[in-house]
Amino acid sequence: MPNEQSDLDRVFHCLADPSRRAMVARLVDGPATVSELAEPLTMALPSVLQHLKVLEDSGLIRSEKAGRVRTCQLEPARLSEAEAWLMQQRALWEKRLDRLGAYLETLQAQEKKE
Amino acid sequence: MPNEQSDLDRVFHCLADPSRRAMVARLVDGPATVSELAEPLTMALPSVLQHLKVLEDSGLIRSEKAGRVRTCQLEPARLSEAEAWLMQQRALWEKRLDRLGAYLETLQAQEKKE
DNA sequence: ATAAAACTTAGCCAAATGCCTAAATATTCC
DNA sequence: GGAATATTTAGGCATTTGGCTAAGTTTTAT
Repeated sequence: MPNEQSDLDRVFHCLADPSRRAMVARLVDGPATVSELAEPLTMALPSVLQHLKVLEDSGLIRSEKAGRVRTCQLEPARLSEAEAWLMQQRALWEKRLDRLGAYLETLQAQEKKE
Repeated sequence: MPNEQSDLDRVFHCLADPSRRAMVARLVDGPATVSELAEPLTMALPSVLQHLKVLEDSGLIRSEKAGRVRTCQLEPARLSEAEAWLMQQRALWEKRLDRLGAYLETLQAQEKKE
């Protein structure tokens, strides 16, 4: 039983690191090379490569090498999956609040009758 | 220099674990005790407590003890922060695609002229 | 006054993370 | 061909994570 891990686990794990979030945010503006992604980060290149691997494994980004340059780009579908999970929780939460509100109103209405 | 970590880091870290996501999902339906949160999870209580601590530290949930029972509830604001980050990235991404689309149309228009 | 219930704390441990330096590798430029 | 560029691999290391068992503690029930 090898470390089973869902896509959602991996995506949220990616987003939990500020350097990786910065890389994602950079790629939202368009493709970038490894060096370009590394430039604003205060760490050695091999460390950036590790983050890159985590990001690729999660499916959040994809990259291709042309000559000696690797170019990375965002795979927005995975971002959407994470967003969808959050949206669903909020939707359910709001539904519950609505039910609760309706219930409280019923109580009030009954109070007046009595 | 103590492990500086942003709220967003902590929230996404919470969501990266399936047990913690399950706990959040459960609390979306309304408050629950520690045992209730633990019941569907296949792990010992102390492990659940650790997850609970991580969740509370992130601000995603809040809990209070009455007698011997601790009751937990969701703090939806933090969920929204995470959702907001994702929404913003998507908004920027779509903006970029629009710009790109407009640019490509311009190119096509010029081709016809020449 | 005991016992049961519902956490809590303490302490242990294996694996995963995140960062580094040094040494390759592969391309492109001169 | 030889140097510069752009990664990439290898290996090391401290910390964090996520799980466990065993032993408390605090309330509540009998």
